[in-house]
Amino acid sequence: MNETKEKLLDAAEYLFGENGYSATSLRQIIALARVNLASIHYHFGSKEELLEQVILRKVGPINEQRLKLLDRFESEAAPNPALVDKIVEAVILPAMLIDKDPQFLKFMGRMHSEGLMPEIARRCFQPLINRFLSAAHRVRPDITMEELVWKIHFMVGAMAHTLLARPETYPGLAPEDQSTIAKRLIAFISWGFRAPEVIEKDVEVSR
Amino acid sequence: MNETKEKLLDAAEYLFGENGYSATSLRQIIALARVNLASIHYHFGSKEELLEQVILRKVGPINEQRLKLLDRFESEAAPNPALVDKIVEAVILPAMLIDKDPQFLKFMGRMHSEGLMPEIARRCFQPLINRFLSAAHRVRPDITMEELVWKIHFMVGAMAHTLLARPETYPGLAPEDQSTIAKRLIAFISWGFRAPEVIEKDVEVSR
DNA sequence: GTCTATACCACGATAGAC
DNA sequence: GTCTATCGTGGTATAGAC
Repeated sequence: MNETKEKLLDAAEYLFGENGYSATSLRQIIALARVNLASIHYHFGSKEELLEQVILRKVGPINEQRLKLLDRFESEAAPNPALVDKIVEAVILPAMLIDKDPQFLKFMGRMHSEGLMPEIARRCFQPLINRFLSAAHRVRPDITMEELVWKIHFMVGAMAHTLLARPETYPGLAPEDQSTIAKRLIAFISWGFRAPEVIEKDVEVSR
Repeated sequence: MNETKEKLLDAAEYLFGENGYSATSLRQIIALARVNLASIHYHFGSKEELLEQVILRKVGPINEQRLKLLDRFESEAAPNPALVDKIVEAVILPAMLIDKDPQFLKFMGRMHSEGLMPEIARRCFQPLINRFLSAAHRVRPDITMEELVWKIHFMVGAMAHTLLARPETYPGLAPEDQSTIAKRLIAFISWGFRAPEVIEKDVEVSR
């Protein structure tokens, strides 16, 4: 690939992760990448398309790995609640362990939590979510689809917030490596999936 | 309070919630509030201090209600794992039900998830987190503080992501009211707190 | 005390020279 | 493919009207 283009992607990934998309200026990016301002618009067309390229470059491989891990459960015939841990793991571990660079984790976290990507997020994550949903439905057919979708939503929120967390976030705590944190997160979410469905919904008050 | 000041707070809260802090311009705010640009710097001094005032105005009362609900568990002497649901509820319900305006919920969600407020977040939420931590430790003394802090971290992430979610987020799903979603979230998190601690930590590989 | 008018430099974006 | 110049808009600051 073009060297300038790659330097821009690296610099943008770092700064987007550190400060967020909106708070990062193109001039910060070109200063870090040591290229000309106009080269961004030559190679990418706009700041938003640069963001999209940054996302696709790293999230693509991560999602491939997630899907590969989820493949194991496509052939599962019988319900098996114990497998929930494994399908949660398939989504969490690739995101938290694929890249040793903690800066990239922050970027991933921001991508999930910042309200950007109204469209690009769907293109990038919807297939994964659908596969996860069908896998979850297979091992836990007793849970309604509505509840499963919300559980996935809660999972994404917890994961995004954790990806954004850096060791220095909790000064009082002993710093832990990513895999230990990942284990804590996977356990928390797996047990969340064991929660029974909220049956009683609010009804219109008639009097 | 001053009318101009209040109009600015309202407009800023709306736009920060809709587009995020960095993506919102002061000129958007003064256009919506129909006031002069310089009035922001007269009343608040800067965009960042405006954000702080917006946060304090609404989050203050919410946190007061949360603390009041947590007060019930200050006198708890004996461990009681079943009470976890109640202390989780004390944090979730005030945030999700105090204001019927869905726009404010988005703002609250962004406040938790956007990486802003390096200092203001601590001032605003640390006391609450400490109280929650001590309440959680009281009903679940079998869990280490490290694990409890991380569980709280996961809880905040799931809650923030849920506050940001709007009914239209999942087009395939039947729209649900906030209290139903809150119940699902509380159940998910409460069960997450029941997850046993991850004992085995990664150790240095010696060879 | 409260607000208006205006100026400042950095921002994203674009056109055109090389 | 790369760079310079430039445009409209962003946050910020201040002088002065009321």
